[in-house]
Amino acid sequence: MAAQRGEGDGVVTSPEAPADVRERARAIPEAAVARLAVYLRVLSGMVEQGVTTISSEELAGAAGVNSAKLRKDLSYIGSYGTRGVGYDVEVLVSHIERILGLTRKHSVAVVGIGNLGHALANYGGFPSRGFPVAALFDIDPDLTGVPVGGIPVNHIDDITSVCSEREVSIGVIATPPQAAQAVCDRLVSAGVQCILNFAPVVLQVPDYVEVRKVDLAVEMQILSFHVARRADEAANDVVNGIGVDGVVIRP
Amino acid sequence: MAAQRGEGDGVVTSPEAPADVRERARAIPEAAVARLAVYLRVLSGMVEQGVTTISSEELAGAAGVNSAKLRKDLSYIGSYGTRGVGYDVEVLVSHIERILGLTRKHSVAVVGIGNLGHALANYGGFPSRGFPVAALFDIDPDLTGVPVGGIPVNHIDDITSVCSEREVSIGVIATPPQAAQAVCDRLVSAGVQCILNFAPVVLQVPDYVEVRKVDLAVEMQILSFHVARRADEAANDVVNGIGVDGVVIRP
DNA sequence: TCAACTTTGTGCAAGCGTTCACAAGCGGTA
DNA sequence: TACCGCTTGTGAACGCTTGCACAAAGTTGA
Repeated sequence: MAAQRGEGDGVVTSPEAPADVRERARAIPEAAVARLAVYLRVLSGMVEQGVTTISSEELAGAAGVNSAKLRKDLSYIGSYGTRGVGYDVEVLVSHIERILGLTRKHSVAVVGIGNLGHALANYGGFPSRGFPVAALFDIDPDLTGVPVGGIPVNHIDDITSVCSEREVSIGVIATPPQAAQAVCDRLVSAGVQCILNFAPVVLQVPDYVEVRKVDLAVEMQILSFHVARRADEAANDVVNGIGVDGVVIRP
Repeated sequence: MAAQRGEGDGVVTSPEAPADVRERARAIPEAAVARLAVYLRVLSGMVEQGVTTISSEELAGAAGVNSAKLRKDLSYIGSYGTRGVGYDVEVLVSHIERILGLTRKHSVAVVGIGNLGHALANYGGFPSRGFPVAALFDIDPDLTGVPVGGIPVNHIDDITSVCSEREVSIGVIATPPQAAQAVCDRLVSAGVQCILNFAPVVLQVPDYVEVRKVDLAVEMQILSFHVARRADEAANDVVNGIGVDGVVIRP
């Protein structure tokens, strides 16, 4: 059992690899993958605006990163830029989409149709980006059959059959924390290997399952930490003779 | 203007620091802060179960991390364990809460009362953890005055006055992407220094503002990448004579 | 055709974060 | 009190990311 992200990602260099996309994909750092997704969004916006070519400097600015990092990230997926000119926006889009596996559709199942589940089921960003919501589940029998966002809710007991039948590749857990581990286990036994977890619980899963978590409480507490740090710094600075605005009050 | 997380976090060692919490807080790595929040939740669960003492090994297991990392994380906030015994759960809880700044309340404003905004406004996890939702905003005049989750919605034009009046320290952006930057600017001018952004946009903010983003599309695409990588590996392994289950089919 | 200019792609070094491994310290026991 | 076993706290090594700086490569203009 591996728990969430972390160890176990040891990149194993396989013997005599056909130097192509396969090997490339293994070597891309997780952090770079996350940024590639951001670049992709920015680039999609560019396409709509009719921009055909973009420099690393411009793209980096729009994506909020440093241009050297951007170029390194793009170099992981190959060299598709033109020196002295920049990158062809459409070419870049299609290469990033290929690397991120967005050329095929990934069916999504949402489990737990509460406030968040409703929001997710109705969220337009999923289907439009190649992530059709293929199934909804809840434990409440009253919800069974009721359509949410155009899809009827199934009972949670049918997870295994429905998920394998509809070839769900990504499971989204939006249940209360108590139910999350059980739901996760069922998803895994239904063959789902990627899970996005909104429940504030550390899920235990087999090594081959990829879990990403979105934890609002943790995000809020990180922000809280920064508020506190800032307040402390201010207090500290005042003690050291520097005013709250950074103005030195006792030179 | 700094964009989101990244550089600019250069830890400046201030002169003759009173070796206490203030200096400690600066030195804690961001990643460790995120984990501390997780430990805190696990520990809270322990308290409810009546557990009084816990070893690093146990806590690490429950939090899904390696025990050495856990001990190092805890060492950032001080030495509150007893060698040969472990940590006193309640002591640890109160120290983590102090470091994360959870001893004071942090008022939250949610902007954009769509599906997600509703879910956030009704989310019980916020108030119970010291993050009272103090204000809601939307651009739709029909929503103004309508209570959601017990709090009446204000019009977006009143952000500045309402936020400073109610001492909002954290702003949550749950608007469509087009509106996000404008809303962000208003929050910043209202004095909000911490922002949690759900809109799929890279926000541009002044250096002193802390932005965290929750980006569903990016999360999905990271999972998609792993699905694709896995499929490629499987294909690759079959080529190399290893079956899908890891069974060598051509020895 | 050639020179000047622009922008990519990448080797290298510095900085962080993670992991290892073990000394230091504490409670229990004789 | 002295010893033993267990667990913390942390110095040091390792490895991954980031950022710098520059050669390579392409375009433009004369």
